Amino acid sequence: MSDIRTRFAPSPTGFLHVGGVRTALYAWLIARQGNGQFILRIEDTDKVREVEGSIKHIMDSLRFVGINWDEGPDIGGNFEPYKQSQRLETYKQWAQTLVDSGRAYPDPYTQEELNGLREKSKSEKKPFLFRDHRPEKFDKWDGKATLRFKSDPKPYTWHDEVLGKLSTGPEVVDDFIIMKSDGFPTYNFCHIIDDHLMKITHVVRSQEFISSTPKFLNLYEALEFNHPKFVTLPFVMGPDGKKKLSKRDGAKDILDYQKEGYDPRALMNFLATLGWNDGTTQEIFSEEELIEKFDISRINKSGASFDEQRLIWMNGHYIRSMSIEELYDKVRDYWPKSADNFDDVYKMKVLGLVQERLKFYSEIPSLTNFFFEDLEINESLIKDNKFLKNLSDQEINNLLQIVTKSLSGSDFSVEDLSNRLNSLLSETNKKPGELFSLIRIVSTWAPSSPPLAESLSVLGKKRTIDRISNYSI
RNA sequence: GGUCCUGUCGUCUAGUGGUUUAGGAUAUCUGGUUCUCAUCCAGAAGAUCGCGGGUUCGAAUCCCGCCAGGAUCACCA
Repeated sequence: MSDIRTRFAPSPTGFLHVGGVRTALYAWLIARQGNGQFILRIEDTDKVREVEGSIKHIMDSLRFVGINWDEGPDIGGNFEPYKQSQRLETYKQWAQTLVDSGRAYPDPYTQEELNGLREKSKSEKKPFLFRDHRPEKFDKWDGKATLRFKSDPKPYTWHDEVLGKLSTGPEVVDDFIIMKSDGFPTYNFCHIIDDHLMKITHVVRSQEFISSTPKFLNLYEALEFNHPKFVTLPFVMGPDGKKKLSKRDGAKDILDYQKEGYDPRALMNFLATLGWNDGTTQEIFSEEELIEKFDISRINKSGASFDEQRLIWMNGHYIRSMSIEELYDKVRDYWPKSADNFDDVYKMKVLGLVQERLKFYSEIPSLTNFFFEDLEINESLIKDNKFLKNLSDQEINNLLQIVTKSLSGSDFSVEDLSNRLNSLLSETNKKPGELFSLIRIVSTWAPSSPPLAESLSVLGKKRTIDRISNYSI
């Protein structure tokens, strides 16, 4: 075991979308690669925004993608508790040490006064800095009042593992709230305490925190903590490619992908390569390969937009590479209702026929329903077919009679059906486009289906003949 | 507005001064695989490397300026 420790620290304010999961994945990969520890910590310090049930939802999401944690609120660990709402005493103590060392003070202003000061700066077109209004003398902290960090403004230059050298001037370092009036700490304060106490070595988070890093640096100094390494991830952008992906703009819950029947390996592979690659042309990576090959220094600096098409392709790839037994096991919950009356052997045959055209499991009903139920007759499939639209009703009836007669003598093995279908071509003097289209349509009434002989073989003699004879004009 | 980050085919990306007429993948289109859909195979189209200067024999790659997009400036994380 190495001393590498990373964490994913979501706030329980709802579901996780691909952006959040990607952040968790990268932190997880860094820990797993270094044979270190991955920690799940819940940052529930905002009681107003908290959403009931989201902690479980978040954990389910991570588990689905295959991200497991070594320490967390559900399993404990050497640095528990892992829910910030249960660590209030710790934050209060550290706040007190800042007060004692003169680096924190009770905020003397009311919300209204503060707003007034901000307005004033705005109308004067000057940037607002709280420290310009810092009281000369501080009151004693009663342990309850809003507490502010007393900053020590200075320019900073620091190293980011992804972005490289970053620097800012003193103007971005200001006094900020560390303890709220409700007794809870702010993120800006408590994440630093926790990362330190939990011995986090790499802080993996997305770019929106880049501009507050100097404030954090100032706080680390006041606390006399060494800061961890910063691994700042580029944004996952929305489909428009401009703004970062957000729930507001319709980003999907990662568990929706589970519901739609995506393979977690595809999701992990897709997410890992959204902003990282190994420098070769390899696109498909197993979990083991990702852990082995992931490299912080090869994480991209620029944002990548989330293209669901690419995920769909990748998922199809994983589906196609599975054995039929494995796939059958995974799609158990996705069959149409009408499949309930059929046994495993039959369903597995059906699955074998649609495997290569399946992109995600929830497509199964629309791809396979005609194997389990008689679909409604849809004349337009014939009338709009380029081969069949010119055939008269009489001709169609004649053809179907000949077909029925031939198939009646078949054992419905794929081989025998293929032979008979071929003979029928010469017997009727029709092109495959005409004859096969007609048979395919009247025996399935589906807009598309797997190859004819295979489909009919699975469908079986009775259903096939019944359906053909059921169609008479 | 201040500060900071980013900028290669529609999209994900390779590329760190010279086998680059910018490579791969995906998406799109075409052809083939006796019907459809898909897979697979073959092929096409698609990027004035954000723009302008400079350094250099040579720049997507180095330097300067500009532009565009984004993030952030909360008792949210």
